[in-house]
Order: sequence, then structure tokens, then C-alpha cells
Amino acid sequence: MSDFTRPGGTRAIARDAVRARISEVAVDLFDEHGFDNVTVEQIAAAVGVSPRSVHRYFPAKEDTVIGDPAGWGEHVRDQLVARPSDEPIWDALLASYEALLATPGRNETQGKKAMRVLGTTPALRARNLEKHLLWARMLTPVVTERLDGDDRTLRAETIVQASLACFDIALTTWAEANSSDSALELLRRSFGALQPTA
Amino acid sequence: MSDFTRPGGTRAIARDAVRARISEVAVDLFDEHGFDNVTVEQIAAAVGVSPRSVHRYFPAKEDTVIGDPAGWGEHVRDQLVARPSDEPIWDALLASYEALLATPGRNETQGKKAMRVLGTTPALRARNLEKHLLWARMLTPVVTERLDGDDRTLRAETIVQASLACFDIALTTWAEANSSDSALELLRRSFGALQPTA
DNA sequence: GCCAAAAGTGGCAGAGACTGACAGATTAGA
DNA sequence: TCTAATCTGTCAGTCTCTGCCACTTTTGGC
Repeated sequence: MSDFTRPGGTRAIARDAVRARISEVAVDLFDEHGFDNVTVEQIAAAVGVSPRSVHRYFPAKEDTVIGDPAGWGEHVRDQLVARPSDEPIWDALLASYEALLATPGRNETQGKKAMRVLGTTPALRARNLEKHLLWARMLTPVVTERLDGDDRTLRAETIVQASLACFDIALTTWAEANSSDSALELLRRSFGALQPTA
Repeated sequence: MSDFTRPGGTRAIARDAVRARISEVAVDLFDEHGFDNVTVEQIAAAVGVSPRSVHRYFPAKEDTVIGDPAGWGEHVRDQLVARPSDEPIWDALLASYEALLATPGRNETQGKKAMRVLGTTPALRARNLEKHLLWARMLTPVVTERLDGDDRTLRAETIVQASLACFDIALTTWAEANSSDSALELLRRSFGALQPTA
């Protein structure tokens, strides 16, 4: 086993499992009663842990829905770095987001429910936007390097934020019940709306 | 004087003055000590009112910096509606934001300080982006009407959010100390970053 | 299998944001 | 001047979130 042991080991597995369980229960409760009508104490009771432990896994109540922003942000950034440098920036960004959507670890039903809850509560939307700001800080330097000419930073920030808006709109639309399109398809269309001439 | 009396009268004037005063004091304190290191109680004491009254004027502590989102959003929407219908959508949006920046009522120094504070605290940035979501809900229907073809709503949402991102980036960059460009100029450049072919 | 070190957990106390209810003060308008 | 609407402060309370300490469980070396 020792050659198999990675930083963390079984402990990390247990931790991830508890974390996922809390998130699942919380989203279910929020979906049924509304975010503001569910207390951390109730979530803790439903899971079978103390309120103190819930706050240990998630710094803020909102994070039970959002998850770990930094992790996925790094994922997108790594994808972007790996794209060929002569590829148009918008194509590279689209491909990077697509890779994130294709990640197998994501539970479709649970993810959709989380997005739905997210859309109904201002506090959650705000926290989600904070995640986007974190992503933007990671992606902007990479995009800046791909640009030429004046105002590289300003233009990079604009492009990154606009692409994140596309990503957000695609997922939000996808979470709505009547939408039969895949998130991937919606993402492509949203990107297309910013490049009418391409 | 009676012919001068508008709905609200002197009471509304006093109310607006108190509101402005609280906001001003709060921003100053945040700028000096950091948003998280200033309590509502301290703001109240500095102004000379009770903490309860601060919460009466501003539902959340963050709102002391952000101000009234709905009002300015309506302003932008009205501007947009007034634009000629054959004008390209991006030009119309740019002109609408420019009109907002040109509004005389805005205090330059205080506004810049508020934007600076806003940029240093994630919670504030997020709350500010929530304001943008409110604006988006107002602007999207107007933009949708100007579009033809498929996916009008999705495309309208994308365009509106992207333009709001430009607006945010322009103001944030403008608030940074080393920037000598006007907010208007930055806004134009940010818009330009999304239309390389135009 | 045993034992120290590390990590996880729960309970407690407390700060801080925010809300509802009530009573007193202030002001607008008849 | 008088009445009614409005404003304000005080109080009590809920909820989120954090540090602290004691206790239990797990890990890794012997």
C-alpha cells in the first residue's frame, strides 16, 4: 500500500465523502424550503453531525451549494494553458470550458438542482459571482500573454469576464426545466452571440 | 415655497441627506480600516445615529458602498429605449452607459474612493455584481426586441451581461490610482475589445 | 498488538449582522 | 394648535460564523 499512498490517503476520501453528503443534503433542503428558511443547524441535524462541523467543511453556508471554486478554476486555467498558442483566444476559451463541462465527476441531476437553487437566491448568486471573480484572476494573465497590441490587460479582463458571463448564462439556462438543450450546446450558442462576424 | 413642493417634500430631502452622510462616513472608514474591520456600530457612532437607523437606511452593510442599484439601472434602460432602433446594439449600449457616466450628480472623488474600497473586498464586488444582475433583468427585454433570428433571448442575455462586464471593468480600472484615463475612454476601449472586427 | 502523534469532532462562549416590536419624539398639514 | 404620519432609539431575539478546549478516532512506527 505504501507505494499507493498519496498525500491524504483514506482520510481524504472520508473527508470528501462527508463533504459531498453535506452538500447533497443541504441542496435538497434548500430546494424544498428555500435557502433562507433552512438553518445550518437543520442541515447538521439532517446529516447527523454538529453545526460546528458543517462550518468546518464549508466556511459559509452558501458554499454548500457552490462547492470549491478554486479547484475548478485551476482546471479551466490548466486547460487554457495547454491550448495551442496560435489558436484564436475565443476558441481556446470555449474549449477550456467545454472540458470542464465534460468532467465525469459531475452528477447531472444534483448539479442541475444546485443550479436551480442558485438561481432563486440572491445571496447564492452573489457568492457564485465571487467564484467567477476568482476564476477571472486566474485566467486573465494567461489570456494577456496571448494578446498583442495596446491595452492588453484591459482587453484580457474584458474577454475573460465576457466569457465567464457566457458560461454562467449557459448553465443558468440549462438548469431551467423547459430547456432540452445540453449545457455544451448552450455554451456554444452563447459564445456565438459575441462573434456575429466570425 | 409651496409651488416647489414635490412628492415627499422636505422630509425626503432630509432623508436623502442622512443617507448620503452615512454612506460617506462608511466609505471613509472602510477605506481606512478595511471593510471587515469596521462594524455597523462604529459607523453609527461616527455619524451620530443608532445602529438600528443605519440598518433602516441600508438593508445590508454592503449597501452603504453600493448605493441604490435600481435607480441607475432604470436610467440606463430609459437611455437605451430612447436610442434609434436601427442603431447597432453595441453602439446603443455604449451610448447608454456613457450617458450614465455623464450624470452630473455623481461626486468624482467620493465615487472613486467607493470604487476603490469596492475592489478590495470580495464580498463587496459580489454585491456589486448582484446589482448588475438587476440591471441585466431590466435591459435584456429591450435588447431582445432589437434582435432578429434564433435564440434571441439567449443572445440578448449574453450581450447584456458582456456589456455590463465592460462597464464594471472600466470603472474598476478607472478607480485604480495609476490610471490617468477617463472612465469614458476606458469604457470605449473595453467595448472595443469585444469587437475586433468592427 | 501497543503507543504516541495527528486529525477529526462536539460543545461552549462570543462577536457581529440583521429583524421585529414598541414607545417616545419630531414634523407635516388641516 | 391639534392630529396624524413619520422618524428614531431601545430592547430582545435569531442566525451565521469563529476561536477555544476537551474528547474520541485514526494513523504510523515499534
